[in-house]
Amino acid sequence: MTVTAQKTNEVSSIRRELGISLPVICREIFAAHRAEIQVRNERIAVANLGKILEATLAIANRKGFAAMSLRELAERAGLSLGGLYAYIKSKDDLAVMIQAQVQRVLQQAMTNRLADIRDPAQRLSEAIRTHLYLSEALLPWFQFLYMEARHLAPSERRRAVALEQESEKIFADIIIAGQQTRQFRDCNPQVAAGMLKAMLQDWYLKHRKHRQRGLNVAGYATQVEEFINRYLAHTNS
Amino acid sequence: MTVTAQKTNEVSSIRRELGISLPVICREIFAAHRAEIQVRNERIAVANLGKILEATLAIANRKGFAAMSLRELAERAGLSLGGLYAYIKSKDDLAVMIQAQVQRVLQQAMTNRLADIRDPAQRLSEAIRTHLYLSEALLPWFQFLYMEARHLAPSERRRAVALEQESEKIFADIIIAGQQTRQFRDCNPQVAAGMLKAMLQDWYLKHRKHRQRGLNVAGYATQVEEFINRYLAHTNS
DNA sequence: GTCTATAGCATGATAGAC
DNA sequence: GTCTATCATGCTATAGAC
Repeated sequence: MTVTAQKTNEVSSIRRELGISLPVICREIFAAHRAEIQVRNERIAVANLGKILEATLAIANRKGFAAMSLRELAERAGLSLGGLYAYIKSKDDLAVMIQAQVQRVLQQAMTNRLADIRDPAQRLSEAIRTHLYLSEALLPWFQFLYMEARHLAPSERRRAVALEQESEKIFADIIIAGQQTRQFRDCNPQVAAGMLKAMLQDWYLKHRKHRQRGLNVAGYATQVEEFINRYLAHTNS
Repeated sequence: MTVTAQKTNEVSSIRRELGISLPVICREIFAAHRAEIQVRNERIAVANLGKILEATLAIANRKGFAAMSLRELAERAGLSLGGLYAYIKSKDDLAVMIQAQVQRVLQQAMTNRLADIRDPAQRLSEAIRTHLYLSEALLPWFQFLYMEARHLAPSERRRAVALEQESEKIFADIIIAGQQTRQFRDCNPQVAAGMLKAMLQDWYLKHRKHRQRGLNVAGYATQVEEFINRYLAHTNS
């Protein structure tokens, strides 16, 4: 009970702090894509964008973006097929919208929340928790980004790969800093960061499995931290 | 040089020992699907199945199975569209063929290679290496299984989920056995097995990344083992 | 055993009424 | 701002010649 409450609080604290709610996200998307979106009234546009994006994520995460027809999408979003095209330039454009937005949010959150922390061990903990809570708060968005990235146009895919590398580099740099202060033992920081990312991504890729086992984000975060801390700890033998 | 040679040898040793080569796999698939395949001549059928499956994996792993057209597949496999249908009942049937085969091979390999090993630490090492070398030897097959499993029909997807759980249970059981002999410290074996699987799957899901860093299967196996061994080792403080 | 030709249909996208 | 109606295209799957 306490754990659940704490978890909910931590996630919703991230939500509040970073402005992660469907209306806010849609307002940003509306601002970023004003040129292509034909609807001028912001209230209406944001409301419909919300329905469209929610429906896209739900359908695409179940059967895949390629297998989702725009008719099915329009129906679920409560619009006609023609009406849908007032909000998107093309089907591919829709995928790019989502991808760009979740990338932007992730990058900004990591930067903001690590800004004031100096100690490597604390930075590592904060980076792990930010990544996990963010993926929990934006679960379908993260799942979409991971599963559909390879089906994007080459230029967009390169951006996705670059962000992925950048995000891994954040972890590697923290580990290197901790090795320089001798808080962490000597080992390959890239490998450690790679393993860490694999565990972080497992949270949202196998979300159902973890929840069925009664594990919540806070509990998983603790486990990941214990894993990486034991790996980075000095051997006393 | 030595490492590369060793890696190649271990993978090709797995290949030989388990009969993992395209002709052998296609012969098994031919036997399992004789009812649906209209071509009676085994030599011809196996040869063409090989081209079809190779092309399917190549195209589907690049752009997704749903986005692959059977025209493109037939062309790449060197058959006409009509000719292709002598080998498959439908497009979905093709995905099931691949899925069932890689599941069968994985399950059999794990069972065989762990049969004669008693010591939990050795069993864990062997299970890790078998999984990794198998995914290396059958790289596009594993990638296909992971990425396309959710797009299968409900009944087939349940089978995929069940096998995934079963494979994780193998690791969890080994860890439990090691805890009973006091070789491993006390901790949640399910969580440990889950983290382990996340690292194992990362090898084939991010294969390009790892290879670009100059890491090969043998090296990655060593890293994974070090990770899990440090996690399972008794704390001496 | 493999081909060409085609049926039958669903899709992404657009035009124009309201 | 949203709709209905429609175009053009590409798809899976099959029929029948060779």
